Amino acid sequence: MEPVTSSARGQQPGDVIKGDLRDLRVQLGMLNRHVGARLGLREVDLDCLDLVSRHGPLSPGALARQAGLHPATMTGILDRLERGGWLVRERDPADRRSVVLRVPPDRGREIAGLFTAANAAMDELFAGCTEDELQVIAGFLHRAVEAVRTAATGL
Amino acid sequence: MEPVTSSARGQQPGDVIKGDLRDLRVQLGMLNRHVGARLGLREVDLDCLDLVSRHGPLSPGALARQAGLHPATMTGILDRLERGGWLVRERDPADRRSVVLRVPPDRGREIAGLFTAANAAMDELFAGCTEDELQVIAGFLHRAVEAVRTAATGL
DNA sequence: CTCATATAATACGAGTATCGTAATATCTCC
DNA sequence: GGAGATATTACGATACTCGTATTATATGAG
Repeated sequence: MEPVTSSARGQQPGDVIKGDLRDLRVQLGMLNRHVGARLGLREVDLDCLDLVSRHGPLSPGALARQAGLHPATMTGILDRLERGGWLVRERDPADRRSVVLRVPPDRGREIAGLFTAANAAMDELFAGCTEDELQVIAGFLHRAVEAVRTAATGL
Repeated sequence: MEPVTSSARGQQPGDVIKGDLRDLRVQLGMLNRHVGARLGLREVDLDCLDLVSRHGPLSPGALARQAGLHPATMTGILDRLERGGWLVRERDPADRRSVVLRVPPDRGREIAGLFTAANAAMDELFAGCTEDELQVIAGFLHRAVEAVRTAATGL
């Protein structure tokens, strides 16, 4: 099996990092597709589910903005997710036009279970790092998220 | 504007990193969708184009395996990309069943231009890091790609 | 208080993508 | 030379995405 991620001959260390970030995106997408296949869901569905479970209860509109999707598309995604019981729609008592999305805790754990292998591999990676290194990585990633966000919304 | 990426109250530093990786994936996806919208392409199309341009000339089958897509799906994607002139199909002289995919250099630059803002933001991030820190980050990302790859194929 | 306007979510239809299967062309090995 | 394997693509059924219109509720002006 040949090494699939070349990204080797890039001169600048920054270029290597950029390439690895893109590869990581593709790989995480594949992981999502495989997990989704087990669950009868698609990549974008899992993304939305992940956003809801990590970034707290959200409205469909807010979720659509965060994911960069059309509100009507979000309706279809939520229909799929709700049909499978992965997520529930509740009326917001404060604004009855609005809806809040919530992931039942047991369902969340069920999904997390399929990511166990990936999580374990990551934890092993972390175990080989010093506290300072983890700090550097976390700081970088956090700022990278913001940088990409502003670049994306700037279009 | 409230901070959208919370990922703050996670206790373990590893959990923070995992959360940021997921957020980064979503944001890179949004960036891809926005850039794609300018070009009349979709997210997955740009992913494939990126894989071809960075991981050298590839066959459709190999590309489908790397991206985790059905070969027939890849045909549709390649049809779109070729119709727009983003990519050419050439017969492999060694194996005439096979096809090699190639991105015309000028088209590659055209696409890269739309990522200029994101690249600049990234470069600015790199400028604020020491050489050692970049080394740590690059090393981590590279191993993370491999970890996720094996976890994904393990399903 | 009433009405006009704005906002949130969804229904609906047109266009399009995805994927399983089958077909075609070529290679490899005996 | 022929049988089986492999790479790619054609085709059709199914399902998704997105623009627009619709319903329900909130907000502000008169």
